Amino acid sequence: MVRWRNARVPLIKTVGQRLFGETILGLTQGSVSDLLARPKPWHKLSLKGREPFVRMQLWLNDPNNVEKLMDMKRMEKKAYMKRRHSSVSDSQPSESSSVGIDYSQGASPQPQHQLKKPRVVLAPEEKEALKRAYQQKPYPSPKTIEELATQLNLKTSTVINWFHNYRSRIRRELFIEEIQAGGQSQGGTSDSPSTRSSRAVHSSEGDSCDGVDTDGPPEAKPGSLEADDYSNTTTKSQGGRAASAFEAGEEALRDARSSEKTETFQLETESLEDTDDEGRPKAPHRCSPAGSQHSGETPETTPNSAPEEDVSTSAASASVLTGEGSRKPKEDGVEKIPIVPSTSSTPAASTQKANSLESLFGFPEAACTRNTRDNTLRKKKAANLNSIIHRLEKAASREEPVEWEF
DNA sequence: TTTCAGTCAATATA
DNA sequence: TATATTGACTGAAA
Repeated sequence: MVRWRNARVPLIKTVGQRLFGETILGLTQGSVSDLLARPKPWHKLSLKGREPFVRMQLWLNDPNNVEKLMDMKRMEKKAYMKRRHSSVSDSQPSESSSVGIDYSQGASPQPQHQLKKPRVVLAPEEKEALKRAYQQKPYPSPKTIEELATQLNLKTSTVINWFHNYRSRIRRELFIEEIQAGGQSQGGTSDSPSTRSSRAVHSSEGDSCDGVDTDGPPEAKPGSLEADDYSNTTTKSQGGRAASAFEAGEEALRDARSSEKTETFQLETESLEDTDDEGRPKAPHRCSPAGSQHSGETPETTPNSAPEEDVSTSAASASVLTGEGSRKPKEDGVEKIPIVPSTSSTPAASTQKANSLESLFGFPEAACTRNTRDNTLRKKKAANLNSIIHRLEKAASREEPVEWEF
């Protein structure tokens, strides 16, 4: 694992992803972890993606906050110790043996919402099969999906989700790889970005996505637009290391602290239309949809172009299964081996946390007059955010261009 | 309608 | 326990 992890972010490391995420960023631990492990260049982040960083910056603007958070951490720890102690000491020998959970003092009734369905866990064989299918067809047609689902005994929605997730995760992995490689080797293989991308996506993903970390697979080519793009718009890090917005945030903190209190990021609705500073593409960069992914940007680009209706469709799904040695039973095409540990589940409606911008920026609740005002409001918000971001970048780049890699 | 980015939250792993 | 992984979901854009 070569990626930089929160080890690079001392503050988070000390405080912990959970606490930091929940209290400062409004994100869950998993999200923070993900963010840390797979940083994206600033200019590639959508407005929403930038939000956590902006929050962090705002939060960091008050030096006391760090202290407060540390205190919070300490208190949490204390509380935890206390709980442990008490549960250990007065635990009635008998049933208290149910160690795992501290019901002990959790007076909270724990509503036991057993409505939740178990999470689907795909078996390795299933993943393998899906990967094979992906390699043949990153954008399978509904029919293919259907077939895959049937063959693997999964819900089609599971298959669809898997493809979505896989695509986007692969994309991120590759992006990181490219950055890393980009920084290292200028020369390099003659692989053209585009070529590579298609290949990479197909071959490397196996490793990259499932936790099998590829350690910077060599492949990434500097020439790729991605990389280019990256180095251009971001302050190039000489090492080619992929720094994260988090890191930048911390830099910014230092910066903010030392250099100016003045650079407060208050939100005025100053328009900043859609241009970032130096003409950076500020609008959320979206990878163009399937066919049009410009710029060898994301690797899977290539596959995209694959004609949806491809003939191989069934062939694809069929062959997918062939590779697996372990899974015998399905042979007949009828037999669906229930090995599938997966259990479909309906999503427990995830409580979408109230959106930050609102709370963060405290927009006039009047905004309620939705519809008509919605757009303007949204624009305002965007403008505000942009403005903040803009300043953030400025402030940050001022002193440590090298580190500031948004 | 489909894809994507971003996220949640359950679960796995260190 | 803290962190990493990953299936599922939401909302926006095309």
